[in-house]
Amino acid sequence: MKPTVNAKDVAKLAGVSQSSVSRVFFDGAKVTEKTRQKVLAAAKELGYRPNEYARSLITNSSKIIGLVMKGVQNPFYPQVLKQFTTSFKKHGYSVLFVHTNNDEIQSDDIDTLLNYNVAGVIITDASMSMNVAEAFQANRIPLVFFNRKLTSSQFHSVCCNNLNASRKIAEYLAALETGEMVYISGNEDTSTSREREQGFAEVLKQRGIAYKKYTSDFSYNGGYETAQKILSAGKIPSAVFAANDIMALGVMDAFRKQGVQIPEQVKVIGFDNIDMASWPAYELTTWEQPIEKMVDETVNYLLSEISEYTGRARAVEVEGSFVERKTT
Amino acid sequence: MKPTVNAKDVAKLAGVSQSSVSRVFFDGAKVTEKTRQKVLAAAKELGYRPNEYARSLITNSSKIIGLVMKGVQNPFYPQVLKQFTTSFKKHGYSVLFVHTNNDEIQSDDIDTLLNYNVAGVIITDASMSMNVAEAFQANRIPLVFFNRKLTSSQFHSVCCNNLNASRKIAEYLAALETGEMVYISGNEDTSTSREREQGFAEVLKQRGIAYKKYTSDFSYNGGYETAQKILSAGKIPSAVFAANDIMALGVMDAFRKQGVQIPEQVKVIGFDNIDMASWPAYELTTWEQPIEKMVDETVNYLLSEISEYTGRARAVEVEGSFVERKTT
DNA sequence: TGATTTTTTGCATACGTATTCAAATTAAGA
DNA sequence: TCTTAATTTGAATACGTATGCAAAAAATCA
Repeated sequence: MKPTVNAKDVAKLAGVSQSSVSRVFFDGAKVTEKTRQKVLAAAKELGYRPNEYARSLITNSSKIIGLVMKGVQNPFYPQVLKQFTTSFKKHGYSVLFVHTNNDEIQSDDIDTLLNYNVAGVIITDASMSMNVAEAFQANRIPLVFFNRKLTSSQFHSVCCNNLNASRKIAEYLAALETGEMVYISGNEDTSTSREREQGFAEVLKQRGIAYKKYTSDFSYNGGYETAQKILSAGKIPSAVFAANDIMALGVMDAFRKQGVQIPEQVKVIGFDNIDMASWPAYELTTWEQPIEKMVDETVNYLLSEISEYTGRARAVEVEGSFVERKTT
Repeated sequence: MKPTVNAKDVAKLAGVSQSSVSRVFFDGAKVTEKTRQKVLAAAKELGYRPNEYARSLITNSSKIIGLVMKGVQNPFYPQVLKQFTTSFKKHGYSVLFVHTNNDEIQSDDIDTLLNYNVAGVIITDASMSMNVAEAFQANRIPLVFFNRKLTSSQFHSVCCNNLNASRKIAEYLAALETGEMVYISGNEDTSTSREREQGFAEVLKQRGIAYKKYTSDFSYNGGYETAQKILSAGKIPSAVFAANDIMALGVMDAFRKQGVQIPEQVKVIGFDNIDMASWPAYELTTWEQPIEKMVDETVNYLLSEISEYTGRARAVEVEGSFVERKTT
């Protein structure tokens, strides 16, 4: 009893050589229509499917994309995961999912990715020490930081245009209020958090509006606790800009619990436009990150680097859009 | 220039045979401590890592688990994904993530899993036609339905004890109210939805309490719209039991929008105990699904079937627990 | 120490595919 | 129809690892 049927078996049944079978199943190889039909018929009869491991071994390449993710609690990321998976499927790639608990990717995760000789790597919501990222470069494996940017510009990244977005948000708020505002950052070592503050601060300064910064962690509870701190500091700010939606929701709930009226007493703005932002319980004004465009950018870059590695890196910025709801 | 360093290179440097190198990196093989050290030193110097594809090819097995998922919008599932990934990592397995849009898994997704000769498969929040599931059995690939159960008992499944849970919920509600209640189902073809109704109906009937059933789809919007239908039907039910939390949240928001007081006018109960259920904006009474236990059960079953395939299938039921909050 | 058993090592081979190169077939040209 | 060019096919090989088997080494026993 032979469990797996291989190309040779198909070849025998079809009356051709193993090479021909291989050529039928390998895109871009030349075969006569006649033999193709014979092979396909035989393959179907035997239930043949090419062994992906033998393929990867001989071609020294794989059809697997490594996707590293941390914040599955933030609904933004499952959404991203879904889009990546469906998009790559269209192009014949599968997704190896790697979850990291730490901010920084563990070296054993890297090992996994290298052992599987992944065709490309996407890192979302996590950072990575420089020398680890260089390990991928050394192996000529294209790498994209998604929604994160490294200070060093030698790595490719795809983000929303945070600077522009936060400027627009500040301008919008400045047109409504002039009292002291609050910015709630996420984890301070993230580019997203820093950039969103930068644009916000820039415009407010220009308009002569003060703001106070609170540091949090991109989580609902973080937002909730920060809002409590804000209230216990005594003065209710005219507006709060949270670095992402999920924190903004926490902020709203904490304010409401204390009877603070939104938007009458304080305006709240988030970032991402996750599903929940549109829920009637929140109706959060926010900035929409164009996930689809960002994913497309990432996929296209990876595919082009996979087909021909250049190592050329760029910080891609995609424009998002303002979504006005009931919290402002 | 040779890009990849292989076992032979290491062997040469260490002054041993390729077989010995292989044995050092293969768990359960015998090597002297002395040669092990020599090999490890050489491997480190050269930056050697075993080629996973060659391994899989020769052993005709892989260290990959296929995880098929549909509802990434429901926060319950990202949580599940995270737990599976971390748990399998501990055991040396990686997760190939497959997202399916349809209720039923596509055959090309199956092909992907079979091409990669996955060591095991987990299917969450999606069903699968019988003959497809049989394809896995034919290849002796262990398969688990997670949080779903097929009518046919020839497949392994891991669920929360839905019957018991929904009975307890009904008893709890019956002790508080006697007016007509509502059950909101998810997609009707899911075992979870059916079982949760069954236990609920059983107890209510016994207590002489009427209930009306609305069919929805496990989504927030579905819950929201259903609540609107309930209200437009005229009479406010004494209690609503939604087949999952995310629908319950939609129900709450719809009720509130219409000024219906929870829990004074209507009580609401969900199922899952997702993070959001505990948010101050909701404080939803619900039933907690013990994700960790369910994941452990699944992982243990798969690992044991991987090490020795028996094909023996069972419908495992894990006990959850009632979480009382402010909506009842 | 010498004989015998146990353990470790190396050699050779197999896994299933892609691909080079020469042979064979087909197509084109006259 | 015959020659020549172009295309398709098949045979052989390589990818990097695990493993059966025999040889070598080490350990055990007397």
